Amino acid sequence: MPDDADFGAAVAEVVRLIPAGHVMTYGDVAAALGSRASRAVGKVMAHEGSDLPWWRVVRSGGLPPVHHEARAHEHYRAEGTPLVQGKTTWRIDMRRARWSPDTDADDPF
DNA sequence: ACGGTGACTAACC
DNA sequence: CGGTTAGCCACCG
Repeated sequence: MPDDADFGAAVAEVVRLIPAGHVMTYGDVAAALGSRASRAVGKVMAHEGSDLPWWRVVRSGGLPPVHHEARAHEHYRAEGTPLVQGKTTWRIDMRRARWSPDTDADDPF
Protein backbone atom coordinates (compact mmCIF):
# COMPACT_ATOMS: atom_id res chain seq x y z
CA MET A 1 0.00 0.00 0.00
CA PRO A 2 1.41 3.32 -1.05
CA ASP A 3 0.01 4.96 2.07
CA ASP A 4 2.88 3.62 4.15
CA ALA A 5 5.47 4.76 1.66
CA ASP A 6 7.16 8.11 2.08
CA PHE A 7 6.32 10.88 -0.30
CA GLY A 8 9.47 10.27 -2.29
CA ALA A 9 8.75 6.56 -2.61
CA ALA A 10 5.19 7.26 -3.71
CA VAL A 11 6.39 9.69 -6.34
CA ALA A 12 8.89 7.16 -7.68
CA GLU A 13 6.18 4.54 -7.88
CA VAL A 14 3.80 6.72 -9.87
CA VAL A 15 6.55 7.84 -12.24
CA ARG A 16 7.46 4.23 -12.95
CA LEU A 17 3.83 3.58 -13.88
CA ILE A 18 3.91 6.11 -16.70
CA PRO A 19 4.07 4.17 -19.99
CA ALA A 20 6.43 5.15 -22.77
CA GLY A 21 5.02 7.79 -25.08
CA HIS A 22 3.01 9.35 -22.26
CA VAL A 23 3.70 11.97 -19.62
CA MET A 24 2.32 13.45 -16.42
CA THR A 25 2.69 16.93 -15.01
CA TYR A 26 4.22 17.49 -11.58
CA GLY A 27 0.79 18.56 -10.40
CA ASP A 28 -0.77 15.36 -11.74
CA VAL A 29 1.77 13.19 -9.96
CA ALA A 30 1.17 15.05 -6.73
CA ALA A 31 -2.60 14.76 -7.28
CA ALA A 32 -2.22 11.01 -7.78
CA LEU A 33 -0.70 10.92 -4.31
CA GLY A 34 -3.55 12.96 -2.90
CA SER A 35 -1.34 16.00 -2.47
CA ARG A 36 -0.62 19.23 -4.32
CA ALA A 37 3.08 19.33 -3.63
CA SER A 38 4.13 19.75 -7.23
CA ARG A 39 7.33 21.35 -5.94
CA ALA A 40 8.11 18.46 -3.67
CA VAL A 41 7.67 16.13 -6.64
CA GLY A 42 10.32 18.08 -8.52
CA LYS A 43 12.63 17.87 -5.55
CA VAL A 44 12.25 14.12 -5.40
CA MET A 45 12.97 13.87 -9.12
CA ALA A 46 16.10 15.97 -8.69
CA HIS A 47 17.26 13.64 -5.95
CA GLU A 48 16.14 10.22 -7.08
CA GLY A 49 15.23 10.93 -10.68
CA SER A 50 18.54 9.33 -11.61
CA ASP A 51 16.81 5.94 -11.37
CA LEU A 52 13.48 7.16 -12.74
CA PRO A 53 12.11 8.05 -16.20
CA TRP A 54 12.14 11.71 -15.14
CA TRP A 55 11.50 12.82 -18.74
CA ARG A 56 7.98 11.41 -18.44
CA VAL A 57 7.25 14.06 -15.82
CA VAL A 58 6.84 17.51 -17.31
CA ARG A 59 5.70 20.97 -16.32
CA SER A 60 2.26 22.31 -16.94
CA GLY A 61 1.99 23.13 -20.63
CA GLY A 62 4.09 20.18 -21.71
CA LEU A 63 7.60 21.51 -21.21
CA PRO A 64 10.27 19.37 -19.53
CA PRO A 65 12.22 20.66 -16.49
CA VAL A 66 14.44 23.67 -17.13
CA HIS A 67 17.90 22.87 -18.52
CA HIS A 68 16.80 19.30 -19.24
CA GLU A 69 14.87 19.94 -22.43
CA ALA A 70 17.52 18.63 -24.82
CA ARG A 71 18.00 15.37 -22.92
CA ALA A 72 14.25 14.86 -22.60
CA HIS A 73 13.69 15.62 -26.28
CA GLU A 74 15.80 12.63 -27.29
CA HIS A 75 13.72 10.35 -25.08
CA TYR A 76 10.46 11.70 -26.47
CA ARG A 77 11.63 11.14 -30.02
CA ALA A 78 12.79 7.64 -29.15
CA GLU A 79 9.55 6.74 -27.36
CA GLY A 80 7.28 8.34 -29.91
CA THR A 81 5.86 10.92 -27.53
CA PRO A 82 3.56 13.28 -29.48
CA LEU A 83 5.36 16.60 -29.78
CA VAL A 84 4.29 19.97 -31.13
CA GLN A 85 7.13 21.55 -33.07
CA GLY A 86 7.25 25.33 -33.30
CA LYS A 87 9.54 27.63 -35.29
CA THR A 88 12.17 27.76 -32.58
CA THR A 89 10.48 25.92 -29.73
CA TRP A 90 8.72 22.65 -29.13
CA ARG A 91 6.43 21.17 -26.50
CA ILE A 92 4.62 17.96 -25.76
CA ASP A 93 1.14 17.46 -27.18
CA MET A 94 -0.50 17.20 -23.78
CA ARG A 95 -3.89 16.47 -25.32
CA ARG A 96 -2.57 13.11 -26.45
CA ALA A 97 0.46 12.48 -24.24
CA ARG A 98 -1.12 13.30 -20.88
CA TRP A 99 -1.67 10.12 -18.89
CA SER A 100 -3.22 9.16 -15.58
CA PRO A 101 -2.66 5.99 -13.47
CA ASP A 102 -6.44 5.47 -13.49
CA THR A 103 -6.86 6.14 -17.17
CA ASP A 104 -4.84 3.97 -19.50
CA ALA A 105 -6.95 4.84 -22.53
CA ASP A 106 -4.59 5.14 -25.45
CA ASP A 107 -6.67 7.31 -27.71
CA PRO A 108 -9.47 9.23 -25.93
CA PHE A 109 -10.13 11.28 -29.04
C1' DA B 1 9.14 24.80 16.04
C1' DC B 2 10.83 27.84 12.20
C1' DG B 3 12.52 29.80 8.04
C1' DG B 4 14.55 29.10 3.64
C1' DT B 5 14.28 26.60 -0.68
C1' DG B 6 12.84 24.20 -4.98
C1' DA B 7 13.28 19.69 -11.97
C1' DC B 8 5.88 23.88 -9.69
C1' DT B 9 1.24 26.47 -11.07
C1' DA B 10 -1.81 29.90 -11.87
C1' DA B 11 -3.15 34.59 -12.13
C1' DC B 12 -2.15 39.30 -13.46
C1' DC B 13 -0.11 43.09 -16.06
C1' DC C 1 4.80 36.14 -24.91
C1' DG C 2 7.38 37.45 -20.91
C1' DG C 3 8.19 39.40 -16.21
C1' DT C 4 6.11 39.64 -11.51
C1' DT C 5 3.40 38.10 -7.47
C1' DA C 6 1.52 34.95 -4.74
C1' DG C 7 0.09 30.26 -3.28
C1' DC C 8 1.38 25.78 -2.66
C1' DC C 9 3.67 21.64 0.01
C1' DA C 10 7.56 18.57 1.45
C1' DC C 11 12.35 18.54 2.99
C1' DC C 12 16.54 20.28 5.51
C1' DG C 13 19.52 22.58 9.07
